[in-house]
Amino acid sequence: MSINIASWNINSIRARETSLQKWIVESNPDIIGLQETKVIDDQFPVEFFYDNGFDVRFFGQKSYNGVCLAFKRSSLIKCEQVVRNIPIWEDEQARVITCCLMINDHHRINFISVYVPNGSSLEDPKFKYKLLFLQKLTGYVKKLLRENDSLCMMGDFNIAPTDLDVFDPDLWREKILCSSIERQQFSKFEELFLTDSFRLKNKKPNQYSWWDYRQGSFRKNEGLRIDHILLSKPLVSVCSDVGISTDVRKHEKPSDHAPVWVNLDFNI
DNA sequence: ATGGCAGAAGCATTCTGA
Repeated sequence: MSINIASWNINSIRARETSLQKWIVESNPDIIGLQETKVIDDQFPVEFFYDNGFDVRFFGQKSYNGVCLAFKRSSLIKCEQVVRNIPIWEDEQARVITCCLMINDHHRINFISVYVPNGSSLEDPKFKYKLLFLQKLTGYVKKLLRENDSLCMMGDFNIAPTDLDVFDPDLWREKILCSSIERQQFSKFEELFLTDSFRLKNKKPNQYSWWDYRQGSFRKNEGLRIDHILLSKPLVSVCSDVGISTDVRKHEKPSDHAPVWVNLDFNI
């Protein structure tokens, strides 16, 4: 069986329902991680997901942040556990949700949807929070991997891993999203054998997942690749294809991010 | 030094994002 997994910073789920529906119909994902839902849990559009054939688990807050994981309502996918936030660490911001999904009664996989803080600039106090967040996240996934070596962490990491992921590396040199210190933190995931799935299959330049709303950035393809799907070893071995749904950025009233996706092909 | 989009909150304008 083949499953399609997609991650998208939607920049407000309530403002994006038309674009979300169009994308779901066109790309038919099985498992979806969204970030920046920007809605409190009481107002989360559960019915929208139900009407489109999905079950959903969410973790939001007022105005900012917010994440969710949606999965096709099917006998093939069962949600066994949900964890909101990074356990023990009392973060006030809603940026992480984990679902342990059992697929086809055979594959138990931890899925994480994460919205890493932007950090603003290297001098800003928010940058310290970004680094702390990344350290806590690393510790958390390390613990999860000890319990279950099947893990898929997807989301807006707000880090462009290499200069190949930046439209103008000199302009962005040691700037927020591209600094060495952030890239070092990103490599900590790779040390845990979590792989940037996109680069398994696509080594080309000019592959981006975010473009600024201003200055006609999308038209000029002046973007950054900051949204990622990280796969642990057992999932890397079944990853058959990857991509970025750039067309979604062309929608009317688009998010400034495009969805990123992977296909996993299991024998059973 | 830079904030020209866009969304939320809430009703004019500020905060935040990347």
